[in-house]
Amino acid sequence: MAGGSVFSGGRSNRSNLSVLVQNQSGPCNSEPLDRLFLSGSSYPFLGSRSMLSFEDVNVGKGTSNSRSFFQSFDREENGDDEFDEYLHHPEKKRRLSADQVQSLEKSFELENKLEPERKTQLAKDIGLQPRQVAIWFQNRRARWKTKQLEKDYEALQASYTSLQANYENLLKEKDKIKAEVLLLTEKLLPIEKGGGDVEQTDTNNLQLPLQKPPFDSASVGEGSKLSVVACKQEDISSAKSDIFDSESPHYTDGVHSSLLDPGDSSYVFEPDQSDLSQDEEDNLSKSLLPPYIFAKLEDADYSEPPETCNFGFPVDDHAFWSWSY
DNA sequence: TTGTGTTTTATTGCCTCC
DNA sequence: GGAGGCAATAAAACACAA
Repeated sequence: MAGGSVFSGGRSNRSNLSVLVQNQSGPCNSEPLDRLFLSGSSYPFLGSRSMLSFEDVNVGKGTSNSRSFFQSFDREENGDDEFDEYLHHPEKKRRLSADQVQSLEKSFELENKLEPERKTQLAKDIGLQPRQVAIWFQNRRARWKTKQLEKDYEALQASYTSLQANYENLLKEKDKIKAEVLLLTEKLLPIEKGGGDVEQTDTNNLQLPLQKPPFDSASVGEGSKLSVVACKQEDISSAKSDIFDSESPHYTDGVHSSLLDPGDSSYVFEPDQSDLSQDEEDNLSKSLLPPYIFAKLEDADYSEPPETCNFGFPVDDHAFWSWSY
């Protein structure tokens, strides 16, 4: 212990002190103990006085003033009789007085570590052994650290709660925007499907082509592919609105399937493009994607994100795929 | 008064620094 | 290798409900 060195100049004596004092069962006749207790210094080592019990001294609760005992003891001559007498008392810890603790606290606020000079001076001022002061600072630092950890934990928890609330708000906002996009898309659908015949056709029937493909869907297979093929054949790409401009990053790479669910291949339109050049792929995408998206928008259930979008998070991670809107 | 949980004082062993 | 710090722990002192 750090304080041990104050009295006898060495860490190894730290344990010796306690052994010597605690094992006292007779006169103080050991050479090391004599040296420690009867030194000629102005602030002699007082042994573990603070740990010893004196029935007649400050046995009150919490307010016990060990200092008064120390001081009175110091004023006396440390005669052998009294010395021997107190050594025979059973060992007991003694709490520091309120004044002592206050002084220690003040000192701790200034600097939570003790230089040897400061320790000695403080000990002298409040009537404690330097070792006790060192121990008090040691324990005080441990308490401070514990409280600091608690504070840090609370701060982190608050931060997490705040972030979580913010995240949930963003999810709600995203859902709202998504619904608006869907609504707008549905409104645009008749215009898209109407193409050049719009002016000749009853506008009330603009959605019919998509709702009722001009061929038997059963002969084609999956509805999504069917829609793609149908749209391609109709070549309605010229009727695309600006919303579905092929320059939009949303449509440049396999598109909405990856936007909706990058991990769900069932959403990906995968014609056998292995034989296509990059240009052909691009052209195909440009001509097919918007209608495909229309079809998928009809097919997909956007009330819930694809399950594979969770990425292991407990909360549906809508953000990843929805931000593409 | 007593049992129990908490706080405070002190010890011990290990570690780092010089 | 000594000095000093820290974590873990012991144990006394204290607080408090039953």
